[in-house]
Amino acid sequence: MNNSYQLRGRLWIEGPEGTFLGYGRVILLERIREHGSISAAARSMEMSYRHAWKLVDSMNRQSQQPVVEKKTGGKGGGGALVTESGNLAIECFWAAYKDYKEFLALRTEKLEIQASEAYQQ
Amino acid sequence: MNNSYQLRGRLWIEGPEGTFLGYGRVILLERIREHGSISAAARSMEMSYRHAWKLVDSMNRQSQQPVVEKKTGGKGGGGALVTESGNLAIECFWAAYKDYKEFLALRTEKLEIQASEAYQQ
DNA sequence: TATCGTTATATTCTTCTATACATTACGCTA
DNA sequence: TAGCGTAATGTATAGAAGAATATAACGATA
Repeated sequence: MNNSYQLRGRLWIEGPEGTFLGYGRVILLERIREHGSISAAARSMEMSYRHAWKLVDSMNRQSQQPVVEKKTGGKGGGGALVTESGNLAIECFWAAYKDYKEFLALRTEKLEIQASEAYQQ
Repeated sequence: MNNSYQLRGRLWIEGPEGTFLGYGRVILLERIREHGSISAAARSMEMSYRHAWKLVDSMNRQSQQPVVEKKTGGKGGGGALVTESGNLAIECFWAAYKDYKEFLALRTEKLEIQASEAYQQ
């Protein structure tokens, strides 16, 4: 049945201080893994360094093992790398996210209301 | 396995203009049904009348049949009531919401990461 | 020792959302 | 016809989140 409504949602993994992992945070981790630094990762996704740093700090505080190891100063000024624990966290989130997307798609098919005709094509 | 992490999320029904129904909107509809006016409903949930009115307007615009019928002036100054279409929308949302909560709870059990020991009890 | 790009951190500016406030329109009722 | 509480609508205000800006600390390297 043609229906212009659909279920949407946001998903995150809640930790002791609030959000531990969400879509944006996981993308950030992947960019850090790719670029080798928080600042390059932030630039690549047009996020302020300040914000990126805070997110990484929040994730590290809430994880048994740090998800990102940082090095200040030295060759290249320093840098950051995603730990094994961080890689597992990324994997864990995407696995849940995949199931989540699937749930939303399937459940959308079961919606029993119709949007305004003004918007129907 | 003891795990202080859990999946959380937000759910809404997306319409042609963005959000059609969400948790707050459905509560608002129920309050309107209960109190018989937008203003009383807004007061009861400490929401500004302006905001409540806009939400109702947004829902009505996106629905084939209005979800709320409004009466201006007259006995008691007027009022608002939830239509049959509105009642169906409420029901539809809660049904999806229930499945959603169930999904999150079940999927949380399958999470394979652990929060920081600092937070474990 | 000077340089470099990074991490780390404080402060200010923007932007968005919702509230607060104010005013008009409305229509039944006394 | 005046009063009532609502719908309807515009404008101003407040708070929060994030961006923008600025500066210091760091440590390998030339």
